[in-house]
Amino acid sequence: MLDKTFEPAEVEATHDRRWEAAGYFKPDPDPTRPPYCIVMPPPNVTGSLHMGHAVDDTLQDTLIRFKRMQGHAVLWQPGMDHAGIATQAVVERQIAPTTRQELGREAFVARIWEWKAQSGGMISQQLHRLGASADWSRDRFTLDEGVSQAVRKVFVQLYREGLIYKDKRLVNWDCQLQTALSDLEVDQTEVDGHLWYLRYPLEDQPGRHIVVATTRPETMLGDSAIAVHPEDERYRALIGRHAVLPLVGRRLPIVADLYSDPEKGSGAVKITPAHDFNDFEVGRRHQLELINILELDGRLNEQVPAAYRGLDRSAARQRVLADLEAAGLIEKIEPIRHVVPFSQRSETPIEPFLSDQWYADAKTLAAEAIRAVEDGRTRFVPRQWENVYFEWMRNIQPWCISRQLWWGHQIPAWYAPDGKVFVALDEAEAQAEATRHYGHAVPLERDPDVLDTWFSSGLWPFSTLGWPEETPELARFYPTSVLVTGFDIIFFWVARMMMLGLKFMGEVPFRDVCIHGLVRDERGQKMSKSKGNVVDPLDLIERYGADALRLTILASTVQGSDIRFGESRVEGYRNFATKLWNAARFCELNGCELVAGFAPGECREVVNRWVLSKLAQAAAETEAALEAYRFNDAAMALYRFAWNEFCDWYLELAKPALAGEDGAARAETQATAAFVLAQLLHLLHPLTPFVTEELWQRRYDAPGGPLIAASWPKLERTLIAPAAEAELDWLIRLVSALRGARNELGVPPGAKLVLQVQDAAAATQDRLTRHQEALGRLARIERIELASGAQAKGALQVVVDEATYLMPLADVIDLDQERQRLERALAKAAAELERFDKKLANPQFLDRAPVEVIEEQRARRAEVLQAHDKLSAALARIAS
RNA sequence: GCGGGCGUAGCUCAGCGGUAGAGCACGGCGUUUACACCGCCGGUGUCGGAGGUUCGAAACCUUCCGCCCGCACCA
Repeated sequence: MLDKTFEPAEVEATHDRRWEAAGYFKPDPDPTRPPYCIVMPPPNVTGSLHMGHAVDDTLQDTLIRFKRMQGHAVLWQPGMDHAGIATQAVVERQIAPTTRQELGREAFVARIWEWKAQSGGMISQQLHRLGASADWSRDRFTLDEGVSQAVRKVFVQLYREGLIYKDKRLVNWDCQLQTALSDLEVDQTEVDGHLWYLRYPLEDQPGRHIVVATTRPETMLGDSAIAVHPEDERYRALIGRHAVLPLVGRRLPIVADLYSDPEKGSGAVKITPAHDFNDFEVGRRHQLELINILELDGRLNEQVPAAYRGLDRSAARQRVLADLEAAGLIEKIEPIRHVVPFSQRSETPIEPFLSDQWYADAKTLAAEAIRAVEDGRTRFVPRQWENVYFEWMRNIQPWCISRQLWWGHQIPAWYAPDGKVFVALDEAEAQAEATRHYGHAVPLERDPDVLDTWFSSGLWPFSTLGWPEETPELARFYPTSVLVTGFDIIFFWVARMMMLGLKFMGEVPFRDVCIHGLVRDERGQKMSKSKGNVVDPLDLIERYGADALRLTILASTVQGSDIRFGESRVEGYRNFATKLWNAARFCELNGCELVAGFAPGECREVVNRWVLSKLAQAAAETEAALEAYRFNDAAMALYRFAWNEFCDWYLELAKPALAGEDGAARAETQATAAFVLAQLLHLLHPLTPFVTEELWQRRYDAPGGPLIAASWPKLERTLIAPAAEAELDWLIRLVSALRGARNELGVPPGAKLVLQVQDAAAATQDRLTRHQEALGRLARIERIELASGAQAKGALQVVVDEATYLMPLADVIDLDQERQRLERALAKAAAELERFDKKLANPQFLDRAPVEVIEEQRARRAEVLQAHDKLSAALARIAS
């Protein structure tokens, strides 16, 4: 027999192991099954499970289990990402104070692999705890040979087509990690700073100067011009003349350029083409000298006067300011709040830095990726994210794909001694090309840099399926069905997969992109370690069970908004699992077993027809919601059905039949209860796999195998039974009304009352007879009498539809209180009646509203009027 | 500056043209052969403000107010 409560910890691991061992996580090989595929956004290989993963993977697993039950051949492709910068940074910290340069590349990379071996893959184990039914046998890692081969092939082909090229441009340089970053890895952060107004003496005009303003005074050492607006009267006369750069002595031409904004600063702006993105463009327009003053680590190089060489950029700033001050060249200093770019990784300020890097021609690649969303080959859910995607894609910049790291895919480019580059799949091929080019062999040196991690992630939907091999999986599962991810990843990943998928597969990587929000804490704050408000999903799983966590996530996942996560909700859904468990326990205790050949459409008992009708509706709702990625609607539909309909009413109402003498009714009810519970377990399985599987196997001995492999319920629409619903709805209303009245009047809960019924229609009298037992038990009614005359002075009176129900209480009842209760009800009815009357008296309403609406309002008015009159009568009786 | 989102019960949020809802919290009561991780009962809302469209607006439009998030922007 089932225990009183469900203990998730005892069964979760077992089911997970059995499911996987039995091969249910692998796609069904049957070629007639339609394919369904999701590639899991690869988490960082050395990371651990956080709420973001829990959300993302719960949604995916729910879809995967749903589609699997629907009969698709399902592949959920898992994998992990090498997370270049993050992982390398972790290991660099581990070996400190030794630097990676001291260790050497080979030894350092070996250290990272060690770290990966040690901490890598932990997240896969943690995903198992969540119930993630991915095909773990196909687990991939971005640095696996197969995936790496795909990366090389893509690089080579794009290079040969001119879509990858090397260029000397300004990049976002992280001085601490000493690598270039893409625009996306830079955070623009508002900080308090200063605006220094500097005087640059004018050449040949002793005592005169031009004032420029800057927030980064140290960069003046790299200035090569001053720009003014061509129409700025203040400076017009100076155009074409020169100033002298203080501390350095360089001549700076004063040029006219529209970039200069007369409103900003002094209106004249210093131009440092090698250290500012805008200045770079100005420099290009005026053929200005590019003076790089920084070393890779942010210290000043030999391009600056000796006094500043070797100083760190912040020390250099102080020194420059002090020297300018001493020379009387600082006009004024204004405090300013401005935006400074910071590296997401090292959290240090980014320096625009001139260097040779590899770029992908994102603009060209983006064209097709934009079109694919425009014409609906790929669809975002919710739709509004398409605008974000378009906005970014249409303004896309060249994508800097090289990183000065050692952990990642080394760029397949080799240099000859004269600097000529040979891009090839491997060294032998490069060598052959070089030999062909020079007519003899030359020593080649490989480019030391690696590729941006997102470059390999961008290939994920096809590289994991075996590309460039033409594998059966690739043929079967590409394009994948849906990508599920957070909106913060649209640019990083979705965009890149779209570009590269279309380019190399000629087809979009996924049909749908399901975008969900970020997890926040109860107060709406982003979860972060520094705020100390992180919730650990594993901790929640341990305390409440994976099902409870999953249901909480699903019920909170509303399209288009963030998820505020409160622990009390997890507790609530843990309670739901227990409730379900106990419903199953009740069924067990009452001999509700599945009956082979049970035909739900042939049930005769109204209660059974009612619950089947509700079940069919809940199933339809759930299915529609899951198909549309409305996870919260699916969760709520099932929660409501299971708790408020199945448990609260059906099981209560089924009790007499289950314990009764009528063998046929009992058998039908037992079979129905078992059937409904079994169907409910099926419907819930994608959401809460563990408790449903456990109950399925414990209770039904798993006919036909485990629930994970069962078929999704197909319930006939003919099960929807309006007459049964009307009857039971009436019963529920009556019981609730009787309970409410008793409670309000403080009738002792145990007191059994007589129910006198007045004005009941024949149909109602029938119903009363049919549900006599239920009324007795649920509303504590001793017996029902059909009464005609008004005889109830000390009686409670309740109006439901056309009938009035009186419960004589003799002297127990407080007449005054009862009068007040009835008056409140009457007032409410009167107010409602007035609203309807007003509406129905409005000629315009009658003229313009649809007939159905008018009819509906009339019908409702009639109902309210009836209630109103009955309540008046009840009051009159009590007063007499 | 450009774009997007959100303001509904004490809290977290559904609802998005035709009777204002759920969960949690709160209060009262616990009788009913599954469940106290439970049952029953209960209250509260100028649906952010103001206009407009409509027979009818929480919902659609305009505008304002208040929060939030992207993107752009180191003079």
